[in-house]
Amino acid sequence: MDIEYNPAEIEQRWQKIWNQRNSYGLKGKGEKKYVLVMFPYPSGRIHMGHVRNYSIGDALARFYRMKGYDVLHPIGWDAFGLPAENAAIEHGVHPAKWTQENISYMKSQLKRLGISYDWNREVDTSSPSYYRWEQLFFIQMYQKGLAYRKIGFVNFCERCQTVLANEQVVGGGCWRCGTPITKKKMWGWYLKITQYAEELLEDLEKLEWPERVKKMQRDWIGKSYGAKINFPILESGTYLEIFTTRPDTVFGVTFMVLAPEHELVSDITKPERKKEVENFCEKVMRMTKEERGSETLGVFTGSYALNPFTNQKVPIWVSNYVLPDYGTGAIMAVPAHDSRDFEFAKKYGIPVKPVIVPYDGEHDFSKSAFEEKGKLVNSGEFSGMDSEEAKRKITEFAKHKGIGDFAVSYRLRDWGISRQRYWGAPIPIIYCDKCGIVPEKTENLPVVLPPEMSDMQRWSHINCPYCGNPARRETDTMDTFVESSWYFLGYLSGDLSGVDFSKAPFNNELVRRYMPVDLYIGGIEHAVLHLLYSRFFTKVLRDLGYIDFSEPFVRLITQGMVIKDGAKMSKSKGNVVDPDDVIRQYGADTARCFILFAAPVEKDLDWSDRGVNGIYRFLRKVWRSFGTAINLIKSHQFEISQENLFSDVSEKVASLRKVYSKSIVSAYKDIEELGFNTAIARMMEFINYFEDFLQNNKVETKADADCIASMTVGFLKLFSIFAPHISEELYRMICDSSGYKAEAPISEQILDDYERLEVFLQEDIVKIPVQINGKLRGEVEVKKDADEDELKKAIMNSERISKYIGQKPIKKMIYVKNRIVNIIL
RNA sequence: GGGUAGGUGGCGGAACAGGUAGACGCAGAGGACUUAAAAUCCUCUGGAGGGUAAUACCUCCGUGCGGGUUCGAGUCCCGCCCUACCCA
Repeated sequence: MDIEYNPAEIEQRWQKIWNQRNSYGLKGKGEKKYVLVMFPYPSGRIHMGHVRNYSIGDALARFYRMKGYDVLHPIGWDAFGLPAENAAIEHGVHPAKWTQENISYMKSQLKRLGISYDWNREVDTSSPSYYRWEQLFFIQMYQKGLAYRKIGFVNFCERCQTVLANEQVVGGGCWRCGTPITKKKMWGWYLKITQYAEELLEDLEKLEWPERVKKMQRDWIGKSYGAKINFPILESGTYLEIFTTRPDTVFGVTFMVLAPEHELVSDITKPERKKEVENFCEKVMRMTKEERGSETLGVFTGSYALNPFTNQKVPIWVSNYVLPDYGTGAIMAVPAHDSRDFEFAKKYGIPVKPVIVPYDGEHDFSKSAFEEKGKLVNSGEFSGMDSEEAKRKITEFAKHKGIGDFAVSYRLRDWGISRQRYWGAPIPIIYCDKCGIVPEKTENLPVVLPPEMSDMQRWSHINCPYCGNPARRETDTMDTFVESSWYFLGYLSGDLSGVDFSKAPFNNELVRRYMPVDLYIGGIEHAVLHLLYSRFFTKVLRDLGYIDFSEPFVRLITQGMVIKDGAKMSKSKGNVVDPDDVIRQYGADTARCFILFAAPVEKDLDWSDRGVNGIYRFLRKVWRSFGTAINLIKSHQFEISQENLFSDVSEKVASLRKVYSKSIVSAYKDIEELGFNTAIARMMEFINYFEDFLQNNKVETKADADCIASMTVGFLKLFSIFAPHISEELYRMICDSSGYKAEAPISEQILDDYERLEVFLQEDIVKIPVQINGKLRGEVEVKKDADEDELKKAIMNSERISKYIGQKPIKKMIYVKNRIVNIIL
């Protein structure tokens, strides 16, 4: 056999065979494994980040499938989103057309990669049959008070002309385009994620997720313990409610600060200060998040509050450094014990009143705030107490007097889902003069988008489904993160043969069988956004009675980025490598193996064209050596079976078998721990030795031929996890050259029981490195499990080692059996 | 400023649980095959020094820096520096 390795031809052929045989469909029986990769946005082309994501997912899916699991490995399209609309504006293509064209091209790219997806389960979130159910969920959430409408200050991206949720503001800019965010007062729809804050926080404990992702979510939820205290506002009859984590400092309050967005600002501002305050608030609200954080500014409202603990009158200010979203949007300012309050007080000449002093030593309150815990002073009856004790006592006191209580505050805000966009799922709400704000009748779902973007206004005018009078539809669409919050359930609609949304969002039986997702693989960039929303949605669907579990993703694997020349691949940097080019030049197997070999899963991967070539060389070496092997064994009428590995073979083949066992067993173990890079390295080791063996040996007995054949097949099975096409082809060639008839493609078979090979790794003679005073001086060979005396004898017999010992007495000998010895003189 | 991950040859990266640092690959050098090239194969490749006709071989240093624990530290502890990411 000396056919050239031709990836283009064999890859296409095997992809067709898998497809025809439905090799990757659901079995519906046996132990299940749900292996999920984050579905792509159909931007136009697959990039290397996708290839990495899907190669990792596929390696795992194939591994578990070949271990006998019933593996669900689906793919779909996160098909709504802004770029489609931009394309429509720029090129005059309808977003739907643009999206569908992209999907069909990207699908062809994915197919060329030979990922083992069940293509019968493909999901497109922009199809009305999908978002129909999302609209139903929305209505049910609305009815339970989990979806509501409010007016408020929202993050607005001028460039995208739409509102963003807090999570979508990254470093003060829009998560998509980076444009600095401004604040805008608008009506919008919100999902009450805050109602689940505590559960979202607590359930993190149960998840096998990277610690840093859990940490990010914990921080995002931002639970803090403290107190709420009411400060009466003088001459107004009302009071200001504040949240503080430091009630122990309450005697040190010298002023109050409101966020410009605070609802009381206009009420309490004195007429003579009105103009100044209004100008200030307007200016701050127009600031981007970054500008807002850069310099602390403020204005005095003219009003005063009364510190209920000291009965002192303190001025109420408005400043940009108080955030409207945190706590109550108002603070008690204690410049002596908070650095930002301190900075503000210095700037505006407000007194600093120390009420806590260090346990030992002094603090210079003219230079900085003292933010640590300490001992209370100037705090009435609480003086002398420790900070921690005072926190409790002061809050209890406030509670007793009815002016405050213990309080927990979360940083998490409700999820604003209204987007002033066309290409999204319509929010199924109707504004009727007579009936008020009403949800669309569920039998009328889906509320389908107007055919053209310009039809929005006409489309929105309808007759109310309840009273028949003229009414108006909500024209906002839902945040696209809503679609991705339940797509993993959408894959489970229909039946075993494929998805079908005509009757239900998902098939309860399938959900019971396959959920939750066992392995979820994706980029770290979704650490808060998508992963938090999906967890929230899962809990909501549980409470709506759809499902009976609380967490969608048991184990999360975050892969690193693909970088080149030290930077993330991007058009602007001009360092993009197109997967199509790599596949065309080397084939999908090479692309996939390189990506898995070049770096451990969780680390960034440095793209190297030469490295790709190295992997290609390796694949050809596999091809070539297997061809040689076939030539050497085919005259022996060999048979393939793992049993053959254990029969009596010649010495040469036995030593080959030893190398095989060593490399394949460790490769197998590495795969279980996601060590794909080292697994491939182990397989390379075997091939290097194998080629050498083939060049220098003849195969003379059937037993040898059987053993070699069975090794090659055992190798190919494991290798097919990384390089499925070449493995299938070589397997077929091996089968064809014997009387053996393959019952199925290798991808549908069960892996060998590699651990049985460990019997070949038992050594009779072991090499023991010998250290003298901690320095390596050589090694000796002894029987396995040799005792100290035998070892000592061996060392003394070795001239090169014993010369270091000479006549000196051995003080101590540390001997770790079968591993190492250290002799102390 | 806080948190998290990390720092190992020219490069990507190995090293189970404290036990021969540098697996595997890339790049590089030399050689074989060839009219030639490609492809392929073989040998060498952490640094410094010594040694030999040449191989062989020998010594010392070496996992960001400084300490420590230990018979033994890339791995554990303390302090510091740097990089990346997240949060301010």
